[in-house]
Amino acid sequence: MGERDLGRTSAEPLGGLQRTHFCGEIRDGDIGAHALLMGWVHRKRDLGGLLFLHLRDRSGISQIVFNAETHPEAHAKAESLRGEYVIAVRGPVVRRSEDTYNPNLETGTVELVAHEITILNTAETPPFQLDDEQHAPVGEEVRLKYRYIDLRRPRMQRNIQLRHQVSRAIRESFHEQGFLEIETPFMTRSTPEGARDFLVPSRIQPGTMYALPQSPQLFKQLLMVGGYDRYYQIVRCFRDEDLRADRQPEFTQIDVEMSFVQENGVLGVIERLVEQVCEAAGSPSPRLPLERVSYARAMERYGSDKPDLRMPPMAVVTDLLAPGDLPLHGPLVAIRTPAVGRLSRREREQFRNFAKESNLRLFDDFRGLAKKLPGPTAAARQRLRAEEGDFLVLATGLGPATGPRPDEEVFAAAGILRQRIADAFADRHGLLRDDNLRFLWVTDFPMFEWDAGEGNWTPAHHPFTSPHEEDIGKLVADPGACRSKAYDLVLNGVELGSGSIRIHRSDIQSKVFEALGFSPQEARHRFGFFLDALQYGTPPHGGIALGLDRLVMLLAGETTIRDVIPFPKTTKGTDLMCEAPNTVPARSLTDLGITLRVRPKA
RNA sequence: GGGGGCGUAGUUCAGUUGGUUAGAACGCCGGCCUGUCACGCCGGAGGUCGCGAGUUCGAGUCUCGUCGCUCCCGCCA
Repeated sequence: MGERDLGRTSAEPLGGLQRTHFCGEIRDGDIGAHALLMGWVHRKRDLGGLLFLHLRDRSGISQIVFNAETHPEAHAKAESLRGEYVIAVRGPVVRRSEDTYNPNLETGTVELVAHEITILNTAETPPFQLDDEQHAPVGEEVRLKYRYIDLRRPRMQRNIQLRHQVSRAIRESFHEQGFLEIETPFMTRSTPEGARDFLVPSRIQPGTMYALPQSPQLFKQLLMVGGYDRYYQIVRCFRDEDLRADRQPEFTQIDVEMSFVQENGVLGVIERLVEQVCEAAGSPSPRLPLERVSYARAMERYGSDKPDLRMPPMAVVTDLLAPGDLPLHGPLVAIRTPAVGRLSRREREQFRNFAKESNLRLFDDFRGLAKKLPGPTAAARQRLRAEEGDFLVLATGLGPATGPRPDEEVFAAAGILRQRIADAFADRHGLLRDDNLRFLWVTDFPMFEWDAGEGNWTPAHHPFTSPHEEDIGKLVADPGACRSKAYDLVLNGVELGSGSIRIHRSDIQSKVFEALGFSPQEARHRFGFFLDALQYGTPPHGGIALGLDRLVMLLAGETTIRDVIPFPKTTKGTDLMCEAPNTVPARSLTDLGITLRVRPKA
C-alpha cells in the first residue's frame, strides 16, 4: 500500500471519474482536498435528511456524509444504495467535530462530504454479513461457497495482503543474498517414494501419466549439478493425501538449494530471510542466530521434534530416584506447566486418562507427588524452577517399550501430555499468544526410521540426505544410530519446513541404499536418471523447503492455512465454489484412452 | 481407512420427556428520523428442521442409512 496519486496507475479515467485516494487512506493531511473514492457500500446509516455511508476497498473504510439540504441529488441517489453496491463518490475531505471521531477507523477523524455519487454497479444481498468476525460469525461452508464475497471481508483482506508482503520480502531477501529464481516443471515423472502423486494422463503418449510434483526436490538438486548455485522458487506442490487444518492438496513452498555449503550456510540464509519476513509482516524480529537443538535433545527436553518453545521444557529426573523408589520403564520425566493454579477433579481425571492411554505412568498433584516421591519431586521443582501455582507431573513408561528407541517413546508421550496441559490452560498461563514467535532449528535428525509395518528402515528425510561423517561407518551395521545432516525449522510447535545437506558422493549414496535394503539394480530402477546426473561433477550442496502457507498462517494468527489461501479446498478435497473436481465428457476420456470403473457420485 | 463434533429462517444459533401454529438475534423489505458509526424507533416478509427410510396415534427431537462441513489418528520420503 502506500500508493498515492492513483491517477498515474490508470491510463484513462473510468467514465470520466478519476480515483484520487484509497478509502482507508484519507487522513488529516487530506482535509480541504477534493477526493474521489471508489469502493463497496459496507454499511448505510440513514438518519433522514442526513445519511452516513461506510465505503470500503482493500485499504480500509472511510465515512461518507450525504446531506439532503446541501446536495439533494447525491442524497437521493444514496438513499437507493444497498449493501455491496459499487460506487464512486466525489467531494471535499473535512475534519469531523471531535465528539464524532470514530476511534475504530484509521480514517476516523475525517470524512468525505459527498457532492456527487455515481453508482457503478448494483449487487444482490450477500448470503452473509461482511462485518467483523465478532459481530457476525459465519460458517466456513458458506464462506467457501461464496469465497469471492468472503475475500472482501477485512480479515481475509488482511491475510491475503499479509501473504503478499511475505512473498515480496522473500523475493527481496533471496535477491539480496544472490539467489536465482528458477522455475521447474509441474508436469513431471511419478516417483515411487513419498506421498501419493496427482496424475495427469497424457493424450499424446497413450497409457502414460505425468505426475504433479510433491516438491521440486530432484529438479533443484539437478540445478545444482547444472551449475545454478543459489536457487529458490516460491512454488506450488501437490500431494494426494488426506487433508488437515494445515494441509491442502496443493500448497506453496519456499524452495531453496545452494552449492558449496554446509549446514550453517543454509541456516544462515534462512535466518536472514526469517528476519526480513518478520519485519515485512510487522511482527517482532527474532534474535539471530535462531535457537538450535539437536533432535535427540529436542526429544528429551520437549518430547517432540517440533517443540513449542513458548512453554518450558521437561526435565529427565531419573537420576534423582533412590534405588527401589519405583520400578522404571524408561526415563522419569518431569513436566512443569506454569501458573495453572488449582486443578478441578475433572481436569486431573482427564490428564490421568490421557496418560493411561499413551502408556504413561503419571504422578501428579504437588502434595500426593511429594509424599510418593519426595526426593525427585523437590529436586524436579528446583530444576524446573517451579513456583507456587505451577502444575508439576512426573511421568514414566507404564510398560516395556516396543520399538528400537525405547526412551523416545516415553519422551514422545510425555511431550504430547506437556502440550495437552499447556493447551488446556492456555488462558491461565497466557504463554501461547500468537504474537509470541519462537523459531527453532531442530538438527541432527536420525538418518532412518523403523517401519514396523514393512519391517525395514526408511529414510527419515529422503534417501539423498547426507549422513554425519562420524556415522558413515555405522550406515549398514547400525542404521538406527546414524544421524543425518537434516534440519527442520519450527515455529511455535509447527513444522515450517525441513531440509538437508545432500549426498554428493556416489560411494556414500550406495551405502545408504544398502542400508535401506535397495539393491543397486533397484536403486537404478527407482532413481536412474538422477543417479546418472550425480556422476557428472556434482558439487557439495544442500537446501530446504519451507511451507509458505503455514508461515503466513502463524504470522496472521490464524489456525488453518485455508484462511491464508484465497481459494482453498475442503477436507474432502473439493472446491465448494467451482465444484471441482468434476466429471468430464466421455469424449475427453476416449481421447485419453481411459475407461472409468467407478461411477461418480451424483 | 478409523474415531469425534456439527447440520433448524439469508446468517449465527435456541428448541425441555416425542405432543397445539418451530423461536431469538442479526440481515432483508416498507415507513419515520440532520451527527450516526454494530445508529435508533415502528411495521412486515422469510422454514423441504441436510436427504432417505424406520419406530410411533404423533418425529426438529428416537433408530438406521446416506450426504456435506470440520477436528484428530493413520497417511503426509
